[in-house]
Amino acid sequence: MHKSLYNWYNINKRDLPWRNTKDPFKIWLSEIILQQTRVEQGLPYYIKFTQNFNNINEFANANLNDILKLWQGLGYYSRARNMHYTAQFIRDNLNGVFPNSYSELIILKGIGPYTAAAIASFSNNEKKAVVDGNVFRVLARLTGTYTDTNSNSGKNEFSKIAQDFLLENNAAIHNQAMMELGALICKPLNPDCYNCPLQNNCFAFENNEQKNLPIKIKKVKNKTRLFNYFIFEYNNTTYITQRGPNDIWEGLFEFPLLENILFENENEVFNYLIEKKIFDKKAKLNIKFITKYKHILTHQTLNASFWKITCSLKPKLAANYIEVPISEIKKYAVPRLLEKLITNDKLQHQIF
DNA sequence: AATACGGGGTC
DNA sequence: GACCCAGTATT
Repeated sequence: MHKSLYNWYNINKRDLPWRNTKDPFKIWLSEIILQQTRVEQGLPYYIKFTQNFNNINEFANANLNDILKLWQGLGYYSRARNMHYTAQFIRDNLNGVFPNSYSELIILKGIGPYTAAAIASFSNNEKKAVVDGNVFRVLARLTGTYTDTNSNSGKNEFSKIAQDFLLENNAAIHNQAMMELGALICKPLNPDCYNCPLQNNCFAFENNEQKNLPIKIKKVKNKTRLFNYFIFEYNNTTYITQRGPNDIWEGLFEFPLLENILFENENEVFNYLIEKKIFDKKAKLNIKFITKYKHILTHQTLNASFWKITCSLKPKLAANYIEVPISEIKKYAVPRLLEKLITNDKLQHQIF
């Protein structure tokens, strides 16, 4: 059974750049990028990061804001912050040598059981089985395990099954093959069982249970938020701030944001700005509604309206806002929602 | 044990 | 709209 899996892998594997290196730094880059991220989406980021950083020390010496800018659009931004933290930890405490054993990797920030096993096996052939979404699916179907893969006990059970299934001294190939099988053959919907090297040993195929495995108890919890972004223009400058912790997009920049107020028209925005003493009563403002976007995240839906406020007086904003030339906004890491706005060709003349 | 954390692709 | 992706940290 294992032999046919490895044969299948050798013939059918995709040619992915992180498979051509044993450098734990590059493997780390790829594995963090690919957390909860499809290969096609992560690939251009991997290329970009490996072009910018040759080793862990270069990464550690970079500015976090520059790393976030490279990460822009990929989501789960804590990954980038944790990578920077870990790179500096390795530079300062591990002599700049990237560890390649599971026990040393698992203690690093941003590296959990999956990533530690991946780096240790790919770079050092350590006998640690990876358990990601693909492996959950392959093993649940193969063995007929109906445990909820989202539960703690389920994770433990599957990680034991995965480790037991890793027999020989070929962890690197084995782990890659298991994930590739899940990605190319044993897909969530419409698995390609007739081309599967494990077909003859598969519980789900035998019992036509592919649709019922793996078990994932879903938890949906979605909230809706109402955003207003104010794009001020004063003397060819605008105002942005960096988002803080305990909310989405930590570390990314954005225009002044007002949440939970619905403005029906420009006049209501004007009254609000006067009332909050952003401007005094005599101020001459040109307020224009630009557009609204619905932006969908996994756990929340954002309804964002954008207002352009051209003013002849400086708006009185909190000290955490920085003044930047309006043309330099593109140097800052911003959420995808704002990137979509400022790169919208049709809206350029209204924004800038 | 449950929840927060992005963005994009697929059906 | 539901599901899910080379998961981890926090509560």
